[in-house]
Amino acid sequence: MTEPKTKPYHHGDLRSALLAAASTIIREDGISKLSMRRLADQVGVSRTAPYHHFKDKNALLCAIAEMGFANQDAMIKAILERLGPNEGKNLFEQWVQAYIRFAHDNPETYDLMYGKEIWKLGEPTPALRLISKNSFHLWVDLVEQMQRQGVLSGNHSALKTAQASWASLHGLTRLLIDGVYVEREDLEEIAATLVDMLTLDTERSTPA
Amino acid sequence: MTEPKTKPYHHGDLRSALLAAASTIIREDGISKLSMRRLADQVGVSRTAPYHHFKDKNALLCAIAEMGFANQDAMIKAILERLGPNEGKNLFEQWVQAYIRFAHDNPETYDLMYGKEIWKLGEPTPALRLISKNSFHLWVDLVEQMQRQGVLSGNHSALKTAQASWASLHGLTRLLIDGVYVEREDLEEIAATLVDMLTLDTERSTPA
DNA sequence: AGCACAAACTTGACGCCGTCAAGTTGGCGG
DNA sequence: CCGCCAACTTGACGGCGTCAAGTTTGTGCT
Repeated sequence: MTEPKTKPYHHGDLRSALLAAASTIIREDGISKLSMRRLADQVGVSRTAPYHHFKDKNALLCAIAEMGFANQDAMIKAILERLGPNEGKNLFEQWVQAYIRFAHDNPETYDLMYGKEIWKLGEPTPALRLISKNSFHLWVDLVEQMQRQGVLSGNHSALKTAQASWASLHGLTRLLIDGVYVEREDLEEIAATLVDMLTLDTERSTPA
Repeated sequence: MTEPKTKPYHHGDLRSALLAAASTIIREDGISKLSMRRLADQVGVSRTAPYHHFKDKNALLCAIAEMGFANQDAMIKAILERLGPNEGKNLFEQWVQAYIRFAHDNPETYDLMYGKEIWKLGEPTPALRLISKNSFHLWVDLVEQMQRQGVLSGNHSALKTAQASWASLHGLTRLLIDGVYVEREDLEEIAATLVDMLTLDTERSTPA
């Protein structure tokens, strides 16, 4: 996605440099502080130079979100490989934990990936649509597997179950990154509660 | 909150007029189209006049969010009264449905109430903090009641259970208003799935 | 009644923003 | 060696939030 396929003329792969600088700005100061002008300035080009590599700001944001999905998917795949395919509820817990950690470590990227900036106010690029869809299907597959293992209820289709459970997790995540209510320290506990509520009780019951 | 306690001098309760105009703009064009200048223009005053009634844009947004909480609370209280206090799972379903409808009918207000604009980027006013906290406690009370009725698990504290379940609902709601994934038509079905997953199976549950 | 005071409001300005239009530079294929 | 065209620059426009300084106008005190 970011290969220097057509060699640069004046700058030296400005496109990559822009994406890198944008990531840094986003990480350090947040999306709200990312402007095309500041970005260009950071990289050392004039304010409209970026427009030769991205149609507009929305396209730039989509490209960053794409990278976010790629990273998130890689992270999840790493977890799956480490755990193996048959770990049941433990898999779910690990996944939730990893998901929240990703959002915690990359809050602004997460916001871009799943927020209204692109999806409602802007227009997701076809490439972004595709990778986000594929990313979600990873989750659907996992849910299907957990349903087969009796970790999640089979009362509803894998798709609906995946949508509902992912929405839950997303809600928790958003509370964290939006700064609403939830304290960081409470979060893991709430996540654990959520997992408990979503998964089927096998034989365990903790007296309260 | 919007009483004309100090009679207007030049305009005629500009504060109220601003809030009303802001609500209209938000409803018709979205928060992203709401600017202090446009707002002033709409009401027919100069661009800085609003600053005599709101410290800055953040304060204006907080005031709108406050009104949103008041409306939402009123809506919920209406449901509670119509159903009576002992309706069990039906109460939960009604509540979820009403919650989503509120968000669907007032997506931009919802975003303001629970989004990062105020909570992360801005600074919630003390009044907003208070009303949002009270609003959430309404939910905690309801959860406690549902736990007593065996609709929700009592394995975790009412607070944690309320946080987890509300986060789930919030996640679903956000997907709707942020334009991510979910189709409007699927939403009710997903909501039903979510309620199913969160509540205890009826046959198995008695107030323990 | 007259007047000082303060609240409400206006105009001007600053430094940001996204992006369009028109010009300039410079590497590469012919 | 030259023309083409992509990469890049400068200038401009209309928008934004908000600060500073000035003007209008209702109110309370004497």
